[in-house]
Amino acid sequence: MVQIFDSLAKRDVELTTRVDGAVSMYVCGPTVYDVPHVGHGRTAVVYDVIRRYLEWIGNDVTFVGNVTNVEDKIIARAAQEGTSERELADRYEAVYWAELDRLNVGRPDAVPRATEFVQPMIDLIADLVDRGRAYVIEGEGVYFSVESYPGYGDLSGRRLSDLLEGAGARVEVDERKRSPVDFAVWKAAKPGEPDWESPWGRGRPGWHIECSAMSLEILGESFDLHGGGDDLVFPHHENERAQAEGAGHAFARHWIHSGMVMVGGEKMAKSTGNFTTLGDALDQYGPRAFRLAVVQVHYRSQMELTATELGAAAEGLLRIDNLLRRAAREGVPDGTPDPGIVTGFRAAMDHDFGTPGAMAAVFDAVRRANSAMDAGDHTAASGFVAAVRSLLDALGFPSVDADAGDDVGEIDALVAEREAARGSRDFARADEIRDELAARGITIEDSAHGTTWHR
RNA sequence: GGUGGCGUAGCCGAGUGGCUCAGGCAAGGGUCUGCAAAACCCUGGACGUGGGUUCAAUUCCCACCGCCACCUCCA
Repeated sequence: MVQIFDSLAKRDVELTTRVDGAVSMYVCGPTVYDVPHVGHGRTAVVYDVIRRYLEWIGNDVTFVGNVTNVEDKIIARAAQEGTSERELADRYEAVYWAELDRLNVGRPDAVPRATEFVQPMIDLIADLVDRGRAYVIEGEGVYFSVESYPGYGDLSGRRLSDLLEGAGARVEVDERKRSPVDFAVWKAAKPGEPDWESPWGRGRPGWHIECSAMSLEILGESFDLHGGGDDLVFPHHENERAQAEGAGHAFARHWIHSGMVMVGGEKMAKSTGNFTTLGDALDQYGPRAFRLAVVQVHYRSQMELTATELGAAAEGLLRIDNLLRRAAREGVPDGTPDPGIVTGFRAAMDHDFGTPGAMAAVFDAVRRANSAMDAGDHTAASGFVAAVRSLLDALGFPSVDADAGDDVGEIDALVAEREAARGSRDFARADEIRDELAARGITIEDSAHGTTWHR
């Protein structure tokens, strides 16, 4: 039984699904107008781990991750670059998936794009208008009437009275809106912007309608789990839910939200410029260290994800990799994952995807595997090594890359030469070779079972 | 101003009303090794401040201080 912290219930609840043994989930993806930064990477890893774990414990998971490809910033950026919105969005979406591939984030089962679902959005808007929950302002578009939907504010914990107080003070309000908090579901066409035909004239969808329409279209009524970054709770998810339920649909059963990446105590954001691109972080520390850094923090917490954290994660990862190399070198047989370790792992994960505790179980297995090998007990070691392999796989860590490269043969030859020198107790020559390799970033490890190296 | 959250050892970061306990990184001391590296063992140090509840609080309650997020597009 998996307990999750449900953002709507605002407490831990049992994850109940529409169909036993199956989980349908929808996670809000990025607006593709620029390259992804490490915050996008964190969110992607978080939901990848959740998806994999739900599958690992035997569920059939349908994972939908959308991409927003029509939006103000895309339009602005395309105009600036003198290209089409379509070309710009396609280009940055390709970068996004390429980086996630490096991270070993599984591709969603479906990737709906806003421009491909305009008709379902129009249908949904028409339902809202029919039910009196949305209304037309000539020349402007169609607006959702917040006060017509009683549940408004439940997800984000906001009261309508507070919202009304805040609105209007901030930006000038169109006098034709029934309430200052009403928001556009359909925006009338403007010159130079992409638009579509609709019952309310040409225009484009409003900010939040795409996710309401696409999630219902693909996953259907009352799908199980809706996720995203916690900066989307308001207004995006609140509005998304209001539109879907306002049109008479049963919407997501559970909501989960992941924490933001911070830089020096401030949220990482494109607008503040305090971001590191995901590509740079992966180039420097590697995708596995990135994944480790992410899972060592609970998904709902804010986290720093800079050189300090990534560097520490890279060191921790090395400890794991050293074990796996050692087990291979010493010929530890395949075994069944140690039940005690697996139980600890599952207990941590079952409680709101407690990946830090899950990693503690993995590191415990690492220590015990090494201890068993130190004692020469390969049978005992095999269960712990198997647990490490199995649990890392469950968390989406790709297996250790073999030390590849053009110079492998040359390095092997040097290592062999050093072995020979050591054999004849010519330690000066042996150390010379080791220094030479160290200068090339290669670490030598001697053991009773021979010498190995890694980069 | 409104709403929500956080403050744990050098750093990152879980967790719990009392039991030797997270875990990772770093530091110190050992074992092993030709020397290293790796590994294992040991060590130190924690729960923002002030009250309260309790036999017992880091854990519950209150106040205060500090920090953050959302309230506008945002993973």
